[in-house]
Amino acid sequence: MNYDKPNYFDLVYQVVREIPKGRVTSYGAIAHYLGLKSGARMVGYAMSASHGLPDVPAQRVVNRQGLLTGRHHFSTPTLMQELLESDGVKVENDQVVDFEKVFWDPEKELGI
DNA sequence: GAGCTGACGAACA
DNA sequence: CTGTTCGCCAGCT
Repeated sequence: MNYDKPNYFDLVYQVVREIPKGRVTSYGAIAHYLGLKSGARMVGYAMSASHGLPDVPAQRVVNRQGLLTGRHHFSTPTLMQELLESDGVKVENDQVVDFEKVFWDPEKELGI
């Protein structure tokens, strides 16, 4: 019958696309928003597969510690920080400054 | 066609 | 307190 295959990667892309400028979120936050409690990995893997998607600001997605863990996946290891600073997000030592202040929670902003 | 790898996070010992 | 283990799925070789 209608075997809906939950395209987790695609779901992640849609949430990431909704991240407003000057804000960042975490893999776990997106995963939890999608109902994937332990699916933080899925979000990270999805970003890896999002290479080539212009509407997926992967630089706005960081790990729970606010660290730019995925910076090495960009064209240049500093591009991620450049993009974040361009959005008004301060980055220092590969970590987002005032991470909790610029943190964007999809459950709170978009609503569950 | 099958196996390995990979941008995390939380729970447990 | 720290270290380790489990869970989850798709893409690539």
